[in-house]
Amino acid sequence: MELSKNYNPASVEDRWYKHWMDKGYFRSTPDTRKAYTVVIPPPNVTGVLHMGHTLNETVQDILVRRARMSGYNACWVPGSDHASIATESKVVQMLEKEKGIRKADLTREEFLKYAFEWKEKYGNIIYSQIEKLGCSVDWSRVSFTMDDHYYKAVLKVFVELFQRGLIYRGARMINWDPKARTALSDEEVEYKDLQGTLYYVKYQVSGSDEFISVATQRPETIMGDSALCVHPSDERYAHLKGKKVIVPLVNRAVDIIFDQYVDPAFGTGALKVTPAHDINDYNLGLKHGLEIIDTLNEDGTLSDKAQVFVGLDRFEARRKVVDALREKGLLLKEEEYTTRLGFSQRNPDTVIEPRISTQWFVRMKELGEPALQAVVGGDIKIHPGEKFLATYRYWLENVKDWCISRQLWWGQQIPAWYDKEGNVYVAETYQDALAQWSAKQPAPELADGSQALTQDQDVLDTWFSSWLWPMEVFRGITEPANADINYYYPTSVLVTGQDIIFFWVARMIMAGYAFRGEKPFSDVYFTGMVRDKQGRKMSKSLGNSPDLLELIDKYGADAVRFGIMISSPAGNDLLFDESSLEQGRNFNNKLWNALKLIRMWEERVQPIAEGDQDRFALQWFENRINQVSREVEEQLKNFKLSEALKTIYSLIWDDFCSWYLEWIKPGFEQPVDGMVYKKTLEFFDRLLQLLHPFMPFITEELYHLSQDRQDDLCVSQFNSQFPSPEDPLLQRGELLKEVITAIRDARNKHQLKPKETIDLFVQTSNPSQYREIEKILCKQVNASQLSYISQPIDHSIGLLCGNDQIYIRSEAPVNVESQRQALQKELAYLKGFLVPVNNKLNNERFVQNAKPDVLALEQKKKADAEAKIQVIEESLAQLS
RNA sequence: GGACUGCUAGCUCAGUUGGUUUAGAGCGCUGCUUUGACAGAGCAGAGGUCACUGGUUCGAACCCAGUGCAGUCCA
Repeated sequence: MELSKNYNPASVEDRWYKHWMDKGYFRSTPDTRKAYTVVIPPPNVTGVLHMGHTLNETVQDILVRRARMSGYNACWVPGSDHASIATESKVVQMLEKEKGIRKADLTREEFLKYAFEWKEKYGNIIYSQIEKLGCSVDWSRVSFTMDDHYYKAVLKVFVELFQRGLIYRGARMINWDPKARTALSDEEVEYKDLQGTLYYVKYQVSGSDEFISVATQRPETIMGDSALCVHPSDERYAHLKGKKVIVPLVNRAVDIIFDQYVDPAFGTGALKVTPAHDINDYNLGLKHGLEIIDTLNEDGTLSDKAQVFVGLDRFEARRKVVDALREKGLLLKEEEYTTRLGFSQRNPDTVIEPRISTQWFVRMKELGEPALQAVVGGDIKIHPGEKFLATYRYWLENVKDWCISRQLWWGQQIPAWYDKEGNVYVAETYQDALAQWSAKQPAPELADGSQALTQDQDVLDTWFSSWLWPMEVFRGITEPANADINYYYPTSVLVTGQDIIFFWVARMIMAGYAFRGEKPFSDVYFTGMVRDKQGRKMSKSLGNSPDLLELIDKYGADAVRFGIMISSPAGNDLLFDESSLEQGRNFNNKLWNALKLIRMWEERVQPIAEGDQDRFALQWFENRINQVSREVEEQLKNFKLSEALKTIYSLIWDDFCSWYLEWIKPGFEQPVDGMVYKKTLEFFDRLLQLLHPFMPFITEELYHLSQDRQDDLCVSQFNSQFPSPEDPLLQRGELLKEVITAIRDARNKHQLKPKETIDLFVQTSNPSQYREIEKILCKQVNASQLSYISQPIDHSIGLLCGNDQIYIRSEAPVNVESQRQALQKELAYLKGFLVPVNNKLNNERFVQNAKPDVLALEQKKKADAEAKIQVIEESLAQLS
């Protein structure tokens, strides 16, 4: 069998994914093994996988595959959420553009039918990408937050929280998205700094010629003013107690009130109070019993209450108001001003309008307590380290009530019904609500409820469904005693971006304790954000987000996984650069060619005579692979995935390919020791197994190309214990590498051609450690012989390696001057090195205070350096 | 405005409780190498006052304080 020159992933990846699926390796059902459970953070159905998802899913797949190969029953549940606002707006757009249908002309049922059709059409794009990436998810468990059982679970939880007094309905100042025409939670608002204008407007004091000037950013809200407020100790305004001012344009007289809230230094020290359109004014209004005049409609146009410019958009109205004020001479001046405005996360060009509105809220304080305890007390561990603990803690300690109603159709309709008097009945079904209503009637048996109740028109926030995810994907809410939930819950680890720590992670923890009395997962691993090479956040508008499928086409899924993981230190943002994918592709190729080399020896395997056998390379690599396997295990245990990959990469590329294979490589058309061949294939298997969770496709392919097999790497089990490595062997390996490099360097510097052979002379106090490695050493530096000496050798190139002196003799003439320079450089280094060492040893306080082993170490450093200096000085003397 | 995090080679980052050879890796860079696995490669090399200023200590990239810069979150 002949392997092609380079590795070609395209022909390999789909084939293996299909094979794994056919074998059902990713399918999990409860059994006697320990479960390792991961639920995917559901990407929303409208999307495609971006680089952030790619990082996320790769991390999860690494953990899950490693667990599957380590004796666990690994279960990774895929799915998506319905993304209420985003999806609804896409469906609305599609209906208008493609079918010319307006949402307003549809019934709720008709709209939902279109929405589900849309979801069927586009919702699977995400899944095919997850598959392309090689993710080992259990496809039989795909979940969606609008599945029937899931829908029921959300209603059940709503009713339960209502009964526990943790859900209430009330009028509050909320964040209003005038484009989507819905309320948003505090977390869905993103603030941006903007350049605005501060307008100074004159308000006339009622019944006098005096004017008070007021600074405002939002002149279009003037018509909603219900007071003017100044600081009680502000002397400029003290004489106005009990007076009124006239609101411009609408000529309404309102009170002047006094409150400490006003900052006398800002603007003019006088504040116009508009309780319907500013959260602080709203609170001020509550305190002083002010009228609430809502001058805006749902879509951001001015309402009848504004009296002027009715029907104009709020920004258009602002211009008109300013013009009108100017005309009337009420505009004193305009000032540039930096302000901060809220924007809708889902409609990023839409400025959020603070608005008084009746919405449903979840009381968070009580739910937050156990969630805070779980993380602070260490029951749930956050990785990396403490980096996000403070943020988590701060949010929970200052948590505000959660606005969960959305004025949309795509989502779980709120299970609350109203009778004609406006009484509310919260129940999982209409029948239950009706029963509640009937029970309240004076003559229940006579009451006809068929027309009595109408359901709340709003749906619930998407996060109000996704906070149940780790439970309800196993039907833990709807069938709380079923076998799956008992086996898989709590899940093992949650992998997600740090940006949804509040949206999702904190709320999932709350839900876990609230509805199952148990944490939803034991570990949370936060990945950083993926940015482009210049450090900019990846976004559609910048066009700096690459297409995942194109990247996979170009480099292969393994290379994409490698590239994104290798540049992804835990919790840090990563700067995505295609060159790291190239590195991944090159790594694939390296592995491919390593196997090609090994397989070429198959025909040449012969028994080797006892005396000619060389076992050092085998023993060394065996120990090395054990050592590194332990390191990797430790790194993975601490969620240091990027480091683990680097460690494996270096083991394969440097130790295996650059050193080990070169050491055992037979000469041209020379035979190969059967034992060496057999062990090398075994080593190769172990390397593939270590790497498999990171790069599943190529490793599976090579596993099958290296030998005929019935089993698959995907499910092969790690040895539970790696033998502890033997240090002396490893040290001799390091010595061998060092000597080879030093001699090659010397050859290079003295321009000895690779083909020119040399003779080696080693002056060492410990020849025995060289005996084991001398054969390989000679081969690697093209030396025809090696001998041990006790005196410097004339007409040779000398070099220092560790504490040993090595001389190279060749046919080529020796350049004495360059040798002298090299030696002098070395000498200068050593003398410099010795300075701080001597300083320490001459310092009495160091000698007294330092730990004995530290002291001994410094003494050894001194002795070694002095010995080297002596050797160099001898050599220098020899040269002259 | 409040809080948090970071600042180590050209770039991206490691660097475990302060002492392990006057700081490590990958990429990039420089020189040499082209029929025996791989140029998607090999061999070798150069490159750093650990942001700055003080302090603690026998000893600081690491601990403390301050300054500067960058980023994130919150109001």
